[in-house]
Amino acid sequence: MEPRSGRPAVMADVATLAGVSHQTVSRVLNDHPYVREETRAKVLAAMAELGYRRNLTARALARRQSDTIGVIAFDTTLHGPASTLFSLEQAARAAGFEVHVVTVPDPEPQAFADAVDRLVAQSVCGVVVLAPQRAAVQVMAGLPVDLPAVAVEGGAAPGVPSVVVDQLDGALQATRHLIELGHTEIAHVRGREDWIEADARLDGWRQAVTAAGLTVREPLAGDWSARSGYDAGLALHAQWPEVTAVFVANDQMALGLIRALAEAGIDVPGDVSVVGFDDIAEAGYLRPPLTTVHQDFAEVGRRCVDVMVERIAATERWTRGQPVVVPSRLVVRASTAPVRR
Amino acid sequence: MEPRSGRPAVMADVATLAGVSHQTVSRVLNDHPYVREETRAKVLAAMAELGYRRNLTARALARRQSDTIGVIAFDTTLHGPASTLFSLEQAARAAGFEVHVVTVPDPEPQAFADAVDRLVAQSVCGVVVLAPQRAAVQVMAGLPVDLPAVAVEGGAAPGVPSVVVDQLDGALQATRHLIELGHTEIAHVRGREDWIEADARLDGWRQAVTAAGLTVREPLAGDWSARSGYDAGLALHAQWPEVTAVFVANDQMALGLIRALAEAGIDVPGDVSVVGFDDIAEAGYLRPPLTTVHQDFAEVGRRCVDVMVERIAATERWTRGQPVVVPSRLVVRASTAPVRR
DNA sequence: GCACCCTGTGTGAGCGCTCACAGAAGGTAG
DNA sequence: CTACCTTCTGTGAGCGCTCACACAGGGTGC
Repeated sequence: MEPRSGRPAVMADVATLAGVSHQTVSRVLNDHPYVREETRAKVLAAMAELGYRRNLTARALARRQSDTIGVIAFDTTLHGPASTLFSLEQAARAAGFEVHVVTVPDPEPQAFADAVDRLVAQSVCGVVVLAPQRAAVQVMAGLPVDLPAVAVEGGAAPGVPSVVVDQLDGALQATRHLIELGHTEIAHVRGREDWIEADARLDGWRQAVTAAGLTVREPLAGDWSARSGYDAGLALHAQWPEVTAVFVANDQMALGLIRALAEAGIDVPGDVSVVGFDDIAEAGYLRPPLTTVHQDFAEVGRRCVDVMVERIAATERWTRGQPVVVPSRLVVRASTAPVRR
Repeated sequence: MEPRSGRPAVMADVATLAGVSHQTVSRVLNDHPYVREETRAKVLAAMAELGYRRNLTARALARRQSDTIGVIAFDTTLHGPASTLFSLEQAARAAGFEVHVVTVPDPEPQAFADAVDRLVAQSVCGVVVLAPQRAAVQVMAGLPVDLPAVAVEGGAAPGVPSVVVDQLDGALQATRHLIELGHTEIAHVRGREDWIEADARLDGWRQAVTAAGLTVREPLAGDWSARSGYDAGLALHAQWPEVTAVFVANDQMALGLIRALAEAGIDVPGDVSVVGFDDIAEAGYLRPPLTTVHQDFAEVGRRCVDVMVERIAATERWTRGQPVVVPSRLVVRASTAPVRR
């Protein structure tokens, strides 16, 4: 089946068997229009007979381009990045690209730089940075200028397009929902210090609270983990017993906070209403089912590929400043209720 | 800084600048022992000056090997696969390998075959199959014979080494824990039908229950989702009110089940004890904190790379039948309690 | 008749690297 | 002195593909 004694067949083998030149084989492979139907059939038959597989490494070398999108991600264990990555990969494949993911264990500039180096060495034709931290912004700025890049949830580095979920609007919706329920003492548990999303959610909460003329309290610290939400719940109970509603920057923390309140004998939503953010798969099955802000990560992944493909095709540098914004949506479940008089 | 007018520097440029041959540059790059220290320094200086980056595509073509490990995964959104992948990637990098992940949206044989094709086309030097479904076993069997492969949580295909978490033992520990608490009516909510892990956990439960001489009920159906756990909780309440303990095949379902029981006025662990599996990050902060079986996915990822590196280095085919087993560990929290008399 | 296009095919030269080999310089052994 | 090993360096030929180009044959226009 394979002429060169065991070694996989290459283009030259196919060409010989089909009685054409290697270039014609290449044309068939690349759907070049100027190939006679008869010739194409012969080549295809030869390929099938030899079990030929195109060597993408050689192709990438010759073309000096690999049809691969590089992705730099921070913690792919988290719900958001994992979901985005998942849909991004499918979308990229549909668009004819491979995806090469590099995870960076710690958000240090040096580690990011190494990741970029590794991707460049692989001749990726574009880089998606899926690292929603401040530190990532610097990296974007340090990217080779001729390498198409897209930031996801990242800060807008000059010259780099971005795809973001409308965090601010999500936070506004969440907080307004609490205000509409009559709450006047609304606390916030924020996300990790160095995360851009944490700031956007904080801002949304602050804007809504300010607009309603309510007290803007110092936000409680959090690091996205359930444990930090639990700690925040404890702190909340101790410091501000008058608070009747909390907007928590993600669902994991919300769940920890609810647990802390429950231990203190405070009922959610009876005594305190809680809104989360992310709409993790379990949100609807927690006790109580969590009112939260849904983020369409699948859409983020898809849009990301759209933008990247556009960037790769474009010849001029990207100059427009508008990020692609994916809307977020408040999902009202049972962790929020009208304020108790 | 770059001599060839804008184009990135290549090995020949470095060689010229350093006044040596391209081969000497290659030797420096590959840490060949026979290079004079002085020469090495000259080459290194030239590289730094030109901002040289080695082209891995060309290297892969010449070596006919890419130092890349391919991974075929099913749903990287799930906790287990995501965690495994994360640590696998770090471990692979530490061992000098790149990782190329291909996700397969549906567990169809054809899709798996395509994934393998894509990885082979990339000249990966090994494939890790991270698809714990039955369907994956067939794929393993269909892999090119000379391509090193490692199965994770997969069925043992002949000739393919595997790394698994000790699911059976975890299930045994969980069920015995319930038995030791005095429970005699112990139900099980199983995982997805086509998943190997679901069967292993089911077996563990069945063995423990049988060994204790207790009733082996028909396991309740589940698909890993919180929703299916909720449904199972409803069914449990309706069908078997006498049940006082449930071993649920994962934490998401456990949480859904607890919610269903709570709605029916059944207290966990007061009336019914519940044990989950996975030990997701939130497990300790649910209401009640979930007793569950911890799986060390990070270790799985690491061991996976170990085995793969060994396979790649080995010349003969792998014949031993013993999988690498990563132990699991029961974490007792507050969702289990002695049976109520 | 020549010029020109469109279609279909082949030729050769790379892409940037590694491999196998050759060879030079110096040391030690017989 | 020749032989031979060790250390260090250079030469040339690929790896399997695509690119730029050449060219053959046929149709159309004038």
